[in-house]
Amino acid sequence: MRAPEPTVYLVDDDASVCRSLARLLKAVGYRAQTFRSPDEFLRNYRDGSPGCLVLDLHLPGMSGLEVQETLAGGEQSLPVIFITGHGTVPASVRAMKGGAVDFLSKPFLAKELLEAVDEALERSRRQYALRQELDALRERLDTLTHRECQVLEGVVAGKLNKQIAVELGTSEKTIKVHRGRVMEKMHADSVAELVRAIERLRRPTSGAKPQ
Amino acid sequence: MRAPEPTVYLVDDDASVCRSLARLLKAVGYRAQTFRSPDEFLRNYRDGSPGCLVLDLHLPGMSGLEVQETLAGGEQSLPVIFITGHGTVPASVRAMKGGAVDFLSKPFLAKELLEAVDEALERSRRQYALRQELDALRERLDTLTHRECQVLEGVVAGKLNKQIAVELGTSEKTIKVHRGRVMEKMHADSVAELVRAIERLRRPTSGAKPQ
DNA sequence: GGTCGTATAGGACCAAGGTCCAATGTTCCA
DNA sequence: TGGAACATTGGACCTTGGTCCTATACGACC
Repeated sequence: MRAPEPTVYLVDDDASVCRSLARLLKAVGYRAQTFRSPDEFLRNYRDGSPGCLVLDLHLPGMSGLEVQETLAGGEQSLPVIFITGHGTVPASVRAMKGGAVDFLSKPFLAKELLEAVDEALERSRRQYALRQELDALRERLDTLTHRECQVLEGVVAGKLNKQIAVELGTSEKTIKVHRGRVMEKMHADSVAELVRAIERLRRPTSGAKPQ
Repeated sequence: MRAPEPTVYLVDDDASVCRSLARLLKAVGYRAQTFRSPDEFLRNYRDGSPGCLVLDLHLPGMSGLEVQETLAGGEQSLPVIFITGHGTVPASVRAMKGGAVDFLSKPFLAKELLEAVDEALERSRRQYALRQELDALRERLDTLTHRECQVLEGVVAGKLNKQIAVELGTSEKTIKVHRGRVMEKMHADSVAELVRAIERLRRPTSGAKPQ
């Protein structure tokens, strides 16, 4: 259940930039991996493990903004930091609207990049933790039978067993049995816990985000 | 309980810009109000009613970014749209990091501004609705006595009356009485509802945000 | 001194939740 | 075709939750 070591993925077509940034990141203890093109990165990046992406805006084949959109469309949204030589205001605004952590113009200070990477990895950690939690909940939900799901609905809606029974056209007795199994399968010790778990699934908050 | 009419607040030291933008906004049906300086705006803007702020980045006395920070520090966070003649990448990034809806460089198309205003007012509406809801909940919470609060804690933690009684060093009987009053004062018909209400207060989500 | 709000609690009583044991019928898969 | 998983139900029994009425005690406020 340990969270995997986060990785900083660097994508820049300039080999010397890749090298020097990788050296910088490794020097302060991050795990870094470099790619020369978006394709190369997208082919190699699969899992939703925590990390972040440092992306040059101008790339061969696919612009950095397109890479960002591609990632956002998928399951796992890796936080992105843009770096660019000739950034424009519209490009930076689009990047930030798309959820980028930062948008740095070259040359930038090492400190600026490192702070952005810190922030990005922090976001990634939160996302990862949240996803782990929701996955666990969903896994439990998946073990419920159709009937049990219906009963769960009623319980978290605050209905009485009797009411649920009428709605499902069965007896209160039966509801009790299903209800007991729901509590067991969902690992809930009380209705309060059950409600909280389901609420969590329905309105996923971004975790305990400061502010 | 009707939400007040949202207002677009325009702050620009150029009178002709104020006039023309106000005309544009009013032409499509928005309520607009213009200010020539941040001070003038801040002196006149009080309540947390829905609306948004269209702000020139370069302003007499106080930069647009400072106005944004001032607003963010207060209770009500009015969504901000920046407009500027000579925007820089760092300024736009800072603005967007600060939660700005958009950052437009003059000259911009009317359509761009109107789309940004739409988005900003939508955010404002959500914020407003959320705040109304939370205020109502907090108002109810405030009517609870200290003891009732303690019992509420126990109930939403999923504890049995008996357990709560032991923890508070009193009898189950008494807990039942307090519990009944808590449900009544909080306007909750079931434990599920009560838990949801308290969860809402503890982890305020940004409402039913699409995506 | 009286009243109000608050906290406490007993008795009676009913409704609701939960558990144990046992049993039946259906569907679907190997 | 036999069994596994699922949905259903009954009976018995106990625990919890919730309500009604009643009552005491303490501090604050008029």
